[in-house]
Amino acid sequence: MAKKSTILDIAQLAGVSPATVSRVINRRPDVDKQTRERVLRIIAEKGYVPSITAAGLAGGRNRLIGMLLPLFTWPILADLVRGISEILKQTSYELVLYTFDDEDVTRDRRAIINHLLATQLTAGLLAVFPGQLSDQLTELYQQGVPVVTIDDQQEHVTPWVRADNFTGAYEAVRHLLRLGHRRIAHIQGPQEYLASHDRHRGYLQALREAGIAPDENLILKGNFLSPSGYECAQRLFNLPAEKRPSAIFASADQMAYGVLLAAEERNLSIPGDIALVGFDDDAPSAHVRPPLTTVHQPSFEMGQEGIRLLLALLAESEGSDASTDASSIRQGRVSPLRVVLPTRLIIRASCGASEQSAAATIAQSLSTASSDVSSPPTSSAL
Amino acid sequence: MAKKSTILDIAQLAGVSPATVSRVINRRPDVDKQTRERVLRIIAEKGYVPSITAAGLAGGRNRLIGMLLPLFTWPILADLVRGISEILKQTSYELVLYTFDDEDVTRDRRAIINHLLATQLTAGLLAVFPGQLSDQLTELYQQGVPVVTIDDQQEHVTPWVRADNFTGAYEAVRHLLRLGHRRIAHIQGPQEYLASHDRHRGYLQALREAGIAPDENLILKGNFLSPSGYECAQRLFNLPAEKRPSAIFASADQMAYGVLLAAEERNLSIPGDIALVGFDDDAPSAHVRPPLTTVHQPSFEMGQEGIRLLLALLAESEGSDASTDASSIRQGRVSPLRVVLPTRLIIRASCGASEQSAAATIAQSLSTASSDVSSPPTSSAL
DNA sequence: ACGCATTCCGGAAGCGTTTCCGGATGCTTT
DNA sequence: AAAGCATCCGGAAACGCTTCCGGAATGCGT
Repeated sequence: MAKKSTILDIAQLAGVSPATVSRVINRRPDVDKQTRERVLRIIAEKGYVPSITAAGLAGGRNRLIGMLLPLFTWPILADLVRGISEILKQTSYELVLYTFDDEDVTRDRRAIINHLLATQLTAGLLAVFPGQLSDQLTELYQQGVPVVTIDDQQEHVTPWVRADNFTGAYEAVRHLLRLGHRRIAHIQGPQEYLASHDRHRGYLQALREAGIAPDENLILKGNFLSPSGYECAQRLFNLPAEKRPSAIFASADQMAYGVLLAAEERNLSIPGDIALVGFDDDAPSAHVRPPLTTVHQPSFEMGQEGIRLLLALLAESEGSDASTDASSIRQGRVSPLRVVLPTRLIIRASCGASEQSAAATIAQSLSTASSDVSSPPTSSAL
Repeated sequence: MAKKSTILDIAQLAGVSPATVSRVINRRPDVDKQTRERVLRIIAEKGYVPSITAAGLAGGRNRLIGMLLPLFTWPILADLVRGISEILKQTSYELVLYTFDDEDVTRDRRAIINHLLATQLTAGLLAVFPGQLSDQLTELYQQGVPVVTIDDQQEHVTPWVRADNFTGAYEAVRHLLRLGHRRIAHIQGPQEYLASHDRHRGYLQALREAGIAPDENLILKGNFLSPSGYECAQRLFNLPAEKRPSAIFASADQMAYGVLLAAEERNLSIPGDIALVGFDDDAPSAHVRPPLTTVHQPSFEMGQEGIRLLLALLAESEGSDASTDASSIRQGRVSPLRVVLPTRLIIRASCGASEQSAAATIAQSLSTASSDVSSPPTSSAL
């Protein structure tokens, strides 16, 4: 294996100093066009790639981005990461993975962030579903660390990207109302997530507009996971017949699966006896029986917009150098600090929509199963 | 924000040289017990964390591990990453994420690996489902880069961890045979994955032992994704009645979902008309209708074993220094180069097992839905 | 022909660690 | 008591890059 070549080797081959090679690599303007090309040619020839570590040490900054993920089986993470990678591929940044689970959070909330901070390894942080960690993140951001949060936060301090949870829930419940339902239950997500609140607000708003007073007995707390949906459904099914809901809006598809299971055990038909709508549009939702009506989150686009935002922040904090990797992504556009991406109601069979429309969505879900969502992310800056 | 403290600050506070502090950090034996403790105390007080970049530069090695992932919505990735993180958390290593998609592979297979190699960023590589990249990886390994492959490879050259795909498939098909099925179809996975071959071999072996000659019409090629399962099912259902299978063994749960959809459209009952068994035990499989009988892959444990293996390789390549982070994980055990983890048949309703057993698994699937698989990974070294 | 601004480039000092080499100290051995 | 050995520690040179500073060369106006 040939020894790895350094910037010095390249400099000697090109007949210049290592300083000049460095300038070429970093796209500094003060290099003659000819020498620049000569250096670039030699770099390409030798397959030279500068050492990230050395560059980071010398420059005091580096090309690593931390991604903070909950250690959680969250089906939409896959798409998110796809979106992030696709953008990052075009830059010279690499992704460093940091994970945390509930245990970490309860044991020592600070430790995770401190660790991030202390290693000084990453130039910025992309935090996905930080939940209870939000406070620490805003603190970090205020200290000058570029941080972007995806889809979840209590304090609105770091720049963030999220789905329009309020409108999604609102539309979902409106759909149920249009189908004639009046007693609509809601299985909420956990309190520490803003998404839970927004979805609940959407639910309440739709009811209010229809002149329906919310019924406390029909509002239950889940934790986004399937067993909690099962338990909540049990509670609802145990209500006396006249108090029982005719429709359930579950704040997450996972919880809707639990409802499906509970209904199955009771021989309740969905949507015959009870209509059901979920939220998230997890991949399996098209395949459960009956196919689940749900609200689609644009995870792929959320990942893309999140990393774009972070790259913009990084470019900013590097000064007004207009020719870096990061800024070229946004091409001079002034970057928004908040991006809300639209959600979309996916009507399948579980809500009891008419036969033909259900059949149509089955066919559609199939044809789109392996291709990307094609609608462009219409982002709105606040 | 207090300025970040360096090894020099610590050294001065402790009244020693930076060299000694470095020795303490790296657990070198040649430090007096008292000074060691004094230094450690001060490090803890100041919350000092050494710079990974500087250490990497100076030491010529570093504490970063690359994880190579297909950019693919693969449900078991989540558990894998959980397993990996859990082990890594106990060390001073960080994870760098590298992703690739089919497009990358076909465009320039070498580019991905070259990039990895060239940045010299990571000390080792954990490759998950590398598929067509296997060749490049074995080459890397032969060049001395520590590489561990998880669950997939054509050449058996790098150390690897995988599930016992052969036995899993064998048991699944045996189960169908026990239920009286004689015409059992198989929807294969893509050819470039060894797992596909192993599962197919298990299928053939079970048939052979039952004295059944494989029928070419019943063996179809899918690509692990749901639409391909749908298409293969269509083909099977279009066969003349006497040639049609009475059971289908799909090489992946995703493809089984496609079969479910096709059956629904034809008003075929599963398991009434056709029994169905999948492979992987993806999370949704317990929730589809009917719940899918499938073969469980111990993804969490595969992640754990994979990273253990890699850490062992790293410890080895660092020389026989017995006191590093990495080797402390394995505690002197000689590390195997190949780990095969057992799979497990999960019997649910889709295979047409008796009513009570199906009910039992529903209840069970619920209770285990949020807790870890509790069986210890009984690994066998080859 | 001169001064001056501009453009391009090299020298060299770091960045925060690790590690080699050798020195000092204390203890054992002959 | 001298020699030998182990143990513990400090000095200083790397590692590969960035960046500040200043110098040479060029172009321009006068």
